[in-house]
Amino acid sequence: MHDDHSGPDASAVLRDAGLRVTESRRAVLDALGARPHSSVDELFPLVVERMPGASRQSVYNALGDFTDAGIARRIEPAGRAGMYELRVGDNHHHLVCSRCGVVEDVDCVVGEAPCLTPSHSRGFTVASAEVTFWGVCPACAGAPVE
Amino acid sequence: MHDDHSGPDASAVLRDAGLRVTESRRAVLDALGARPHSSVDELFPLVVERMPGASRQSVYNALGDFTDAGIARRIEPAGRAGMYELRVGDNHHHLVCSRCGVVEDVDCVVGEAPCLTPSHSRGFTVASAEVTFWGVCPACAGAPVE
DNA sequence: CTCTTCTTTTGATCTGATCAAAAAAGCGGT
DNA sequence: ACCGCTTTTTTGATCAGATCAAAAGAAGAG
Repeated sequence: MHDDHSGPDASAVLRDAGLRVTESRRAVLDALGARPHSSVDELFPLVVERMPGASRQSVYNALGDFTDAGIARRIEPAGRAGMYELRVGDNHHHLVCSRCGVVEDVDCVVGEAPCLTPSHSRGFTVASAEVTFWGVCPACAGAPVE
Repeated sequence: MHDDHSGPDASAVLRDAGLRVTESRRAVLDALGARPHSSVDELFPLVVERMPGASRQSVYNALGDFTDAGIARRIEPAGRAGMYELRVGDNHHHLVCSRCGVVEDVDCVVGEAPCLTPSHSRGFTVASAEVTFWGVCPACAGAPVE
């Protein structure tokens, strides 16, 4: 049939996360599964395509709820709108194209997970480390300078 | 003596950077020197104190010009307003308190400068790596949970 | 001192995001 | 299958941070 894991799958994910299963949330979850690293503006059209009456606010709501429930992660590269992804739990990082803004996952920097020694520094109790690599993606590197 | 390099010093920095020396820029530069990791909202009152007629826009202008000229660096922790600092050139990173927002510099993560192997990844030409540590500062750790 | 160029001011505008109240829908209990 | 409580969604206002643009003002080369 199709390989997007729509349908009952999304419902299960929501239920397991303790969230009520609504068509709106299922639509957002599926859209995000299909297009990781998307912003509200990118997701909204996909949601509307499937749910003509949907509001942009409902996408904000769903993404906020997903993040709070731990089934989505929000990233916010400097100067960019917030983006979301469903890959949570593994502490991966991101590679952002400074021209077109496309984002790719980077598994980890120096081999293993504790690549960035989140320990004590300057008296801070460090909880997490966020790494963003800035560069130029292959497509932009090949394209003429705008 | 004093360690804020106000006065003629700021003028020299501006001139050397190829920027016209104006009272507004000198005020912003001195304010930023006195309070690194400040946002426009934090810097503006300091600038106004010395230059009663100053506009907030002039602070945005100056900081943008400093950044373009390479004498300041802008950082933007997720969900925070943009902040500026005069330490440029050394690729240092930041430690941000997730409660109060205070920022501290972190010299480098894994010992030496190329701590984050900015090389090729997924076809990207990586230009820089930005690391943000999130944690709780000593002051907030000691304070009651709000 | 004059003239050109760059800055500053002023005020509008923009994006991304949040807040709040009323209407609508989910779902547990019966 | 229905009821009723609770959560969600919608709608529309509001906010923060930042940017844009035109007119007025200052810097500095000659």
